[in-house]
Amino acid sequence: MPRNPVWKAIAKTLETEIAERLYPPGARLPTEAALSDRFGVNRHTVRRALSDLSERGLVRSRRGAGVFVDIVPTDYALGRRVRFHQNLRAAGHLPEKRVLRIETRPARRAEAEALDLDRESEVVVYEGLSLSDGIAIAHFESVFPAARLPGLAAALAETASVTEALARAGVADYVRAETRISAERASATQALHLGLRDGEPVLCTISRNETPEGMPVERGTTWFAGDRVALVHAG
Amino acid sequence: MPRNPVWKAIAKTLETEIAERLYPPGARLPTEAALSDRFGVNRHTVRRALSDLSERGLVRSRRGAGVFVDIVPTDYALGRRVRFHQNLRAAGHLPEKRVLRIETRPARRAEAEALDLDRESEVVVYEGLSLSDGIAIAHFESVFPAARLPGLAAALAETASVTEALARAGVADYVRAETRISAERASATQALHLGLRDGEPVLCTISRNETPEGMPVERGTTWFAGDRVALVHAG
DNA sequence: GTTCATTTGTACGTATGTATA
DNA sequence: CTATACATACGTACAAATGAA
Repeated sequence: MPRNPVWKAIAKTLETEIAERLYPPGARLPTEAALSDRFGVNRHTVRRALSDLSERGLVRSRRGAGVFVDIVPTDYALGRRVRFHQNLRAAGHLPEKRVLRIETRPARRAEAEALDLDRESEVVVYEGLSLSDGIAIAHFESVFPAARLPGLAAALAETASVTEALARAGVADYVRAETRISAERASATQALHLGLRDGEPVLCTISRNETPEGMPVERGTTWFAGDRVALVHAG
Repeated sequence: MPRNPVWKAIAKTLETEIAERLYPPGARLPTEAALSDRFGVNRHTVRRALSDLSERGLVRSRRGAGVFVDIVPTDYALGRRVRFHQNLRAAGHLPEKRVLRIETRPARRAEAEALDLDRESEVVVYEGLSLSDGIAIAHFESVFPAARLPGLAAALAETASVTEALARAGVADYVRAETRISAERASATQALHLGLRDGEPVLCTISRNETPEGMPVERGTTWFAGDRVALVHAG
């Protein structure tokens, strides 16, 4: 068996086709038998892929009727394809990034776990501020698996764009695998960076980004100024 | 085949045993082979049950090692089909609701807009607390379009369950259309209800629920105790 | 460090039940 | 009523990760 399960590749293909409106919302997918033929696999392998899409809310199956597209994965604040600057630009604001720190150090426990690394492995750390119209609205720290992404640190220093830097390190595309959201009090450092009073609430999100094939490429923590940002989740 | 799938019965049995701490958090479940023997079914039927538990976050499997009861804090899955109590129960906690207020009054501006109502229309207001293992973790206020849901107020008073009350008012199914998430400081009232110190951070979510046909049926605002809950978004 | 039994993951195959159109 | 399509359940085989000998 391949390292990357066949069912995952099928799920990814179908997801793309749904996103591209080949199967628009409400449409019926080809039958399991037809999909088995198309991908040259057993029906149960297709079912595994459909089950994955169903779990994630993309499709819904009705016994005897078929499998139907439930929602469409689009770009929104909290979604599978989050690109921070794109969102702000879409909202008519001027996005900007300020780099605070780029360094390489051993992975911490939670980071190693999220990135599927050994404890000894090194990570590239990228800390900075996101501004909108000149006002700081978020403070972020991203860690990347250094070994898997040669030249990333240099690329980050040059471009400041995560997407662009990852592209230069060989990662053409990535998607958000999970996001955790909680509320915290701003630490003294954050309060300083975000121009908040001490103890004001911040939105803390911890997210994991992966390649379409499932290799973790980033674990990002972002602290949003609670009163300047609202995350929106469609669906 | 029976109307009630075997795998569901097995999942239910295991869920109960986990909730009763026969398998405490962190413990390893019997192997798939052992469970097959115990329930007298094929290994794949056991796997279907375990997959269900895994989906709901009760267990996590490690290839080569076994299936382990997940040590979950109260993670709240943020998805298209959110049912608050189901989530807590899935995490092995005892969910409970306390009704603070049920009343009917004219819609406010934001409510009317979200529910697609005239300003003069009336809404049913349902305010209460959600508890987990006896500890308040959220304070909520839901408003419903009164005219569209005859008998809802009475049903809410009886069952306290939104899903059940909506079912009695003729809404068999509903999905979350949108969620807005922000961080705030707890008001004095919320601090009291949630047992927080004044000014502690709370996660505020505003969501709109619709029927599958797109008719708005609920606008809910929930304030979570920031340190007791983390919202999780898969995908 | 290597080997090896154990355990979960993937994939295919077959049969039958049940809801839908 | 019938054909179609998804759901359940059994089975076999091998891959891949784990952990202990």
